[in-house]
Amino acid sequence: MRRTREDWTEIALRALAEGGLQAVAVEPLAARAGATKGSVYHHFPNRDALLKATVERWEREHTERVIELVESEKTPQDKLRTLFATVLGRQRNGSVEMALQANAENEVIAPVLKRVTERRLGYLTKLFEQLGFDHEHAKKRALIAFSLYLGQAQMYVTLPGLVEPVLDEAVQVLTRR
Amino acid sequence: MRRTREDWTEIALRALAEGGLQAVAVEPLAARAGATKGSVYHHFPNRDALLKATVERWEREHTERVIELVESEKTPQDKLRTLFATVLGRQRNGSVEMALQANAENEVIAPVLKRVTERRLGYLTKLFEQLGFDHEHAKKRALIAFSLYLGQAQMYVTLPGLVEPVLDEAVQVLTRR
DNA sequence: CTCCTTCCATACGGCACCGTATGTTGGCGA
DNA sequence: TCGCCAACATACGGTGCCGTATGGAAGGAG
Repeated sequence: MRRTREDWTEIALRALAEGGLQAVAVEPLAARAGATKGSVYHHFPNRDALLKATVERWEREHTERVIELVESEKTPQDKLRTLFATVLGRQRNGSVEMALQANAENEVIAPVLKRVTERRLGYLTKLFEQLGFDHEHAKKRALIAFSLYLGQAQMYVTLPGLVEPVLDEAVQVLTRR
Repeated sequence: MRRTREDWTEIALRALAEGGLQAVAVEPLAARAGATKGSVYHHFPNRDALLKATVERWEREHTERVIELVESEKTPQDKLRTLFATVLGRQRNGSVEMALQANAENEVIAPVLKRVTERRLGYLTKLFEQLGFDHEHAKKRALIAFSLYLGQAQMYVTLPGLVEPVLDEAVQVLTRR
């Protein structure tokens, strides 16, 4: 079977979601794909290059897309709620995110995470401005909201089943002036 | 130089803070201590046993102690603020915490993290009850507060310098009814 | 059909870490 | 002072992963 660069990043993305950064290893990936690492090393110079392509693909596919989805809601409150509800759905989406957060100091992952985070914070700030906050307060609320999201996502891992019932209360707390 | 079991967990704790879970490896640890792994394997049957002793030591030393410190404050608001300010100080304390959170699914770490989290959530719930919330709402607030803490701690890693100025606002938002 | 490039398999050496087996030492009890 | 045992050091084999070297197959261009 012939494989492309995108096939490998797709496989790596799945591995990243299921097994974390450690699972993005050339030989296990190849075995999983029914190939050998000869193929991987043909498309990528080394493991870091594969990882870089993988996380950058994730960045392209799962950052703007979420914002677009959220923007389909009408009120800022609904947008905020949809934002939380969406990204906290514990599919591949959130798993990849957590894998990246868990390895935030990795030199390949760090710049991607920085860009994505800043993009999100910018969007959240705009949302809170639409809710009537001045710029300074909106920025703080955005930071609080994003931190809350990160924490919730983390708790899905350690103590699942405790997060969902708190969603409405969280949005309420965040939007109150 | 003679070494005890506690010497090794001390060294492992430092390694955990500075290099994450990966750094808690027998041979590097021994080299770092100016010894060989013969010593480590004399005190522990294997790497997981060392890790277990290490995280359980952290659990003993850094869970109750924080609560005790926080309890020295007078008002629940001050307690909450001190709690955030303390645990978010990015010394060894927070680094170990993040290393554990980043490896929450590790079979040695998971149970410790679960116990610590439940203990903290319980304490936070009590705090919010003291603030006048009924039990159900206090539980939700506790969850929100703890998630916020986790997220803030994570952001110290990815985008430091953005967290501190938001502390007061966060406490304010959390305690408002 | 042939040639050439792309794609991949095989085989190899290397590194880092785990765990075991066994030798060595230094201090303490009798 | 002798012997013993805890506390190591040393040496070894094993595993999983990285990266390289090289040969072979498959498919389009001519």
